[in-house]
Order: sequence, then C-alpha cells, then structure tokens
Amino acid sequence: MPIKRSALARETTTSEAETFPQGEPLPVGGRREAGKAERRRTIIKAARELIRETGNAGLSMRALAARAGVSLATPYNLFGSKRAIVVAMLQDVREFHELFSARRPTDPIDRIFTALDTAIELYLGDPPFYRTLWTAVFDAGEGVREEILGPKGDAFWRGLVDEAAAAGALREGVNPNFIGQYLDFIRRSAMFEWAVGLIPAERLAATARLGYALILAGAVTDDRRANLVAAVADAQSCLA
Amino acid sequence: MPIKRSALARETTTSEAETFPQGEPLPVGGRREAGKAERRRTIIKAARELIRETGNAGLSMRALAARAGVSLATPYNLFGSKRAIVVAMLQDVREFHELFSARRPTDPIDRIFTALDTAIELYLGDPPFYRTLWTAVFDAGEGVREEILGPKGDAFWRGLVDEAAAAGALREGVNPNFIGQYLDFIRRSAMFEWAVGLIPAERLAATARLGYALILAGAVTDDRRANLVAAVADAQSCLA
DNA sequence: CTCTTTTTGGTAACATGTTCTAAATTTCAC
DNA sequence: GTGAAATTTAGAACATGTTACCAAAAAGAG
Repeated sequence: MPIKRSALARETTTSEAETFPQGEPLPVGGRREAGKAERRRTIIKAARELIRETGNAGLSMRALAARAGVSLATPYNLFGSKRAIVVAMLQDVREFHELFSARRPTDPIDRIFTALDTAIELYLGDPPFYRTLWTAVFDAGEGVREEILGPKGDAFWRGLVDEAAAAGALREGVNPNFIGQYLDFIRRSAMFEWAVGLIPAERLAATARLGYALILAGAVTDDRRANLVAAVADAQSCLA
Repeated sequence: MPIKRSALARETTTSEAETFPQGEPLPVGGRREAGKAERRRTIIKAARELIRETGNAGLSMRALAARAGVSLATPYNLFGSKRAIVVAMLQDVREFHELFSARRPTDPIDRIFTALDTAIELYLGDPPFYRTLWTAVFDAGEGVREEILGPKGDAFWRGLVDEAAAAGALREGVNPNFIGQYLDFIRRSAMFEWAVGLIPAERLAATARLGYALILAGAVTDDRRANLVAAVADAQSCLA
C-alpha cells in the first residue's frame, strides 16, 4: 500500500513581474516553487511526447525520467505516482474550455449535449493520446481514483445539470445531483469502452449522446420530453 | 505486451460415470482435462481464501501458488493471467442464478429490477470479497476486459431487456440492445464506485435502481412510464 | 557571505506480474 | 507395457512501479 503523498501541489511561479496566460494560478512561491513548476511542466511535456511516439506501453517511469532529463525520483517527488501524472494530463482542460466557450448555447439542455460533443471531439482529435490517458485512469489503484472520479473531478458536468434544473428543465422532484451522477456514469463508461477498443471512434459520440438522452428523457419536464425522445431517435439512427 | 494465451478453457471432468450437479459442462476430456479442472478449482478456492484472510493486497500470484500447492507457473498455464483468475471468480454465477430463479417475477420490467437487486444482495453479502473482485476487474489491462465487459460478459442482462422488448414494454423504435448497454453502464459504474468506496453499501442498491429507472423511463411505452416515474421517486427517497 | 533547509540526483532495493528454460512427471495412444 | 506428447515444477530472469538512502546542489534567512 503506497504512502499517500501530497501530490498535485498547486503550481506556482516566480514572484518576478511576468505576464501569465489565463488559467495560471497566482504566483505565491519563490524561485523554489518556480523551479518545481517548471520541472512539472517538463515532465508533463515529456510524457505527452512519449505517449505520442511510443504509445501506451512506452510511458514507463524510467523512460519518462530519462526523457524529461530528471532522475527517477523526481517525478515521484513532484507528482507522487504515475497515475497522478496521467490524471494531471487529463485534467488539463484549458483546451476544452476554450472550445466549449466558443460555442456555448443558451438552452441548458443543449448546453449539456454541446459540452459532451466538445469533449468527445477533443478526445477524438488525438486518439492515441487520450486513449492512453483514459485507460490509465481506470488502471488507477485505490486512493487516487477519487481525484478524477467522483463529484470533485466532475464538478463541471454537474454544474451543467444544475443550470438545467435552475432553468426549470427538470421534472419536479427530480434531484439534479442524481441526474448528474448518471450522466457521469454514461460518459465515463463510454470513454472507457472507447479507450479499450470496445466502441469504435465513429460510434463514440452517438453512444454517449444516446445515453445522455435516455437519462434526460426520464428526468425532464413533459414539455421538453419530446425533444429528448427525438434526440434518442436521432442518436439511434446514427448507430444503426 | 503479454502473449494472449488460450485462457479459460472449458472445464471438463473424467469420463467415468459420475453424477454432475447442474451447470457443469459435459465431460469431454480424459484424465488430463479432469486434472486441469481440478487444479483450476483448487486455485480458485485458494484465491477465495486468500482474499478472505488477507484482503485485496494479499492476492499475489506467489502467495496464491503457494496456497494452492502448485508452482508459480501453473496458474499462468491454466488461466493465463491474474485478471483471468479474478474474472473467473466473478463469473461464477451459480449462486446468483439460484437466488434469482427462486424469485423470478413475471413482469419483464420487474424482472430486470429483481435481477439487479439479487446481484447486489449477493455482493453485499460478502463485501470484502466482491469489492476486491470488482476492483480487480477495472484494474485489468488491455485485452482481457472484453471477457467480462462488453456484450459477452453481460449476455444475461441483455437477455432480460430482450424479454422486455418481446413483451412489448419498450417504446416503438427503441432498440433493446442499446437499452441493455446503458443498463450495463449504470450497473458497472455503480459497482465500481462501491468497490472503490465512493458509494457506501447502504446506497448501492438505490443508486443502481435509480439509474435503471431513469434509463427505462426514457425507453418504455407510455402506459408503463408512470410505474417507472414512481420507481424514480422511490429510489430517490431512499437516497435522500 | 554563511548557515540551514529543501530538493534533486543517483542508485540500490523491493514487490509484483509475467515469461522462459530445462528437467521431471503424468497422461495418452498404441 | 512402451514411447510420444502434454503438463507441471522449480527457479531464474525481466520489466515495472515504488520506496529508501545519502551525497550534492540549490534556495532561503540572517
């Protein structure tokens, strides 16, 4: 049983006057923390390159350390485990949020589906890379899964459902937290099956959409139900 | 990349006149296959004991071989991998089918829920054991997941949905294969979250039932929908 | 600048899943 | 029964994730 380290400490940067791109945490530490952040970035970059070049199997800690030009111990000091490195890569959602905010629709239910499509397009834009990541997520041992699974890792997706509830799109008495949970189940299961090769890329989006539509059709108010029944039929015809 | 062996060869027994309990495959091989089957059973039994005594972490291949009184290579010859052993344990559904056939209701939708309840009661009857198994299932590397995930491993559950479709319980145009797939997603996700500790035992059954009810409420004919909406409310109140 | 604390480098070590080899054993076919 | 084929055994070996240890280097405080 591995010792639980304080992995994933927040990134920090130097206190010198620099311009930080959006999304960077505020610079709190001194040069020491800056060096750590730099090394963390180097390691992540090396991991991306290794996955791209050699595929899933090439991402061993020794190869990663060599590629990043650090010692084997350093990734463990900075991340705690190999899984934490993979999770850090998967949680780098900057690109997703850029894509999503560029097309964010107003209807809350549409927004849920659009977010789903956006994420899947992102993944399918670099299959070997994201396939490796999703596979590694489910290979994670105990104690680390909570960081990407569970409510914390899915906060964004739960928020979308909350917005739909606030807009009165959900049937009375239906708890949006639960709906969000099942949408997460669907999304994760679909990603997992795609990652291990049970679902081909062409069917991934429709598979996830159909699951979403089924769940939402069971939860939505009657006036919106027709739309979702249509979405079910739509997704099914894509899969036929 | 591990070599794919012909793991999980069917069990066989001697050709002598014995009385076989139901569920045993017909005796095709000779003494050789009988010995293999015997050894397989010994290994599975040793694995059960090891999990019960030492928990998840105690199930190492070396410990297992020692406990079963065989060499380290033998489990690999007979099963192919550690995962295959775990999967074999989880797929030993004799007990489940006994429990389920004792209470099989006539309504096809009821049958789906009853099967779910039965499986969960079985798992919750021996949490440390089944928790270990379910955890190990998702720790499985590539190439073996197909044996327990995917349509093959879930044939029984898909059959229940097919029965419901044959009985006219599903809305026209809804493909029962897809419904079955999403019910599998829900069930597996719920079991997984329970296995890793994200869902407590008291909430497992209601969590799975609510997901089932939501999916089915989106797929069922209008005359049955009221029942499932009620099931949603029911399960939600259990979780409140 | 000097001293202290933190972190890395480098390396060995450990546990584990898995494969491999050769010898011994068992089963099968005749 | 006898020879051929399959299987087990014992042990070594390999790759990997992970931890431990210590010396060197870097950063911070004064």
